[in-house]
Amino acid sequence: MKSTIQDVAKKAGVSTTTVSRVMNNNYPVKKETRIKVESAIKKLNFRPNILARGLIHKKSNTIGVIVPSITNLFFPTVVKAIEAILREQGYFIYLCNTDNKEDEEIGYINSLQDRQVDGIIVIDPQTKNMKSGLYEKISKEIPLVFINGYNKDVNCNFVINDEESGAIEAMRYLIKSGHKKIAFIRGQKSYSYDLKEIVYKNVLNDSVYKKIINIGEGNKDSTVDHTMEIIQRFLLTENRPSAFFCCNDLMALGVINACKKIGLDVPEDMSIIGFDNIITSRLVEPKLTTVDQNMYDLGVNAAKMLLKNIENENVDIQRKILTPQLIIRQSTKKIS
Amino acid sequence: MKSTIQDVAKKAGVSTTTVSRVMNNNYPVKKETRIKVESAIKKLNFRPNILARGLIHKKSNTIGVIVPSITNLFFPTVVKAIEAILREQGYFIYLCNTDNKEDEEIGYINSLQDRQVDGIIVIDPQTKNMKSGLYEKISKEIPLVFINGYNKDVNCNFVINDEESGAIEAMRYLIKSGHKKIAFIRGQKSYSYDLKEIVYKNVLNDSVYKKIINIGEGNKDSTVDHTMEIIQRFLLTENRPSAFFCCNDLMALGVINACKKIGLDVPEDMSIIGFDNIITSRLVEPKLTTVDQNMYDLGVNAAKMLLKNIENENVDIQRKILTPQLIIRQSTKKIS
DNA sequence: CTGTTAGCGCTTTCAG
DNA sequence: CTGAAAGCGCTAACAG
Repeated sequence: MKSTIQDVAKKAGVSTTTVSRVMNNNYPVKKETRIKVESAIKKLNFRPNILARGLIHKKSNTIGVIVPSITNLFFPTVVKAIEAILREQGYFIYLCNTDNKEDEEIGYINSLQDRQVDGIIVIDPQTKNMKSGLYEKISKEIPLVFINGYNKDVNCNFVINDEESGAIEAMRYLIKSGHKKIAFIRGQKSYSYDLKEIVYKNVLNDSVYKKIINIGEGNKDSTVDHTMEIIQRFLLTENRPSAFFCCNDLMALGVINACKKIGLDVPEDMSIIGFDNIITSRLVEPKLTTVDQNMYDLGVNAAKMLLKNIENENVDIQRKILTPQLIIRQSTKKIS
Repeated sequence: MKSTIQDVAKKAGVSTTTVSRVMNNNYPVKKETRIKVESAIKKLNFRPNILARGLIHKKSNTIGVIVPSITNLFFPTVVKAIEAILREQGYFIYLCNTDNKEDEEIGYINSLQDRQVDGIIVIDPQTKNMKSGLYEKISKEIPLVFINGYNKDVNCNFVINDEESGAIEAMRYLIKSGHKKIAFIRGQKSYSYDLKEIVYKNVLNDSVYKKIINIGEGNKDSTVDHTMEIIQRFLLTENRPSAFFCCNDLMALGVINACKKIGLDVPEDMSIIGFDNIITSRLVEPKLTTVDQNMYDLGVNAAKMLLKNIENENVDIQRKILTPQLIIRQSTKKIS
């Protein structure tokens, strides 16, 4: 049976108050008393109940982290960074996987509050929940930080990549490399995809060739294969592009595979740019040219921002913008 | 300010007990009273404090999940499975990332107990901690399930892949395919590597060619590149093998890349078998022949086993063994 | 059907 | 330096 502070007090012949003081070392205790108590603690193998402590302090030292999909190659790195920073400060994290479901996200937000978490980090929040104003309300009740996701005119704490600038850089690079026919690949409903699509259209402003392909679910293991199938069919059409700009690396991998399937060489016959710089992007051949999202930094900044919000009641809304960088590898090529 | 059950009771003009009963719906309450209470709850936007409830029930509805490295491609799938099963039953999970450090693992085990978790799942526990007898002691205090890892003569709950049989199948396949010179690649200190090494030696029993290469840290993002460097040098030696059996897919990917670097075609000039069947193994070209670990099933089984242990005080020690399967793809070839 | 009382395990005034 | 008492927010006998 687990021993409590009472057992220790009894055994040491002191009050529970004194035991508490020895543990927390926050009030003077006579040396001999301390020794008595410490020995009792050791004998009983006593460890304080953190939940009880939390009840009093109204602090759980727990943070909720909500991710759309933990099996996506993108998120584990972010989660790892968050965990590393928060653990240093004594926090544990609840991992919440929504499977990209809007309702699950809300469900988790509620449950996390019931569980008295000290703060919440939401990675890639669902646009619908963002627009509904739900999060603006909640962020007044509890420290809340978002990583990426829809943030236009939303009065919440954000750590975001300037995906727009990353997308512009990628598109300009393709154009500078001589590509006239660039196709765009996106998934369904996500602010990030919408944003890149706008960039695609703007940069291509006066171009005749425009081709937007929505491959549906864009953030799953299966996205690679699914993209491959769609693009394979697409590549057999008459007016084939010379380059693809993809909303993420999974899609880009799918395109690479599609090219291989029908005998197109990358980058000789086809240039491909991804987005995210997930691990796999440098494990495949050819190594993927892509836009780095600073996944680890994203997590570090979000964790620190949250910490600031927890420690300091009245911190202003913060917005940290990281600049993603184009990483030129081997899946793109200048053409004449 | 957050409202408590007392606020609700006052507003509704009843006792806190009644409010509790309405919430939990576990005792008869008069209809009108219920309505009064429910309206007060709504007005105050009241949500019960789960921590307080946990204090009474001595149940936190929280499970600790300890992983060596969340950024390893292997683990997110296991974690996802665990989360899915446990969430159905109302549990949340604390994600604990040890970075392969033995001390961190122990630190987490202690902290998790302080936080009154109802159970713990340890994925790939550190062999040292397993052998020290620490875990056998702890598993008497709290429901504990291990996924893989050292388990010889350890009296704890396990869900494991029969890695031995998987390794045997892989080795036999290579031999059956005509390979006489097979090299073995492993990382440092891990029961799983040791086990496969034994299989390697046994199956090769009377063979002249034996080559064991330890590439150090075997479970990190960097393992691929690191393996590549080592193997690249190795491949320039005189007596080159015709096939590699690798302890995991990351190493196998490294070997594939090494071959490419020095102009060896896979599988024409070199056959390669991995282990784990991580996502990336089917995203690369050539697709990797590997041994599937049933990562999701591993998680599902562990979660269910833990649940059984939590619900039922005196369940016997359980050991569930899954059989991994060789998946033949394109990185291996028969030779004459 | 409902309220009173005690208490989960710990911390924190407040006296002494 | 130490202890008694109150209480964090909630639930569970026990009466009524």
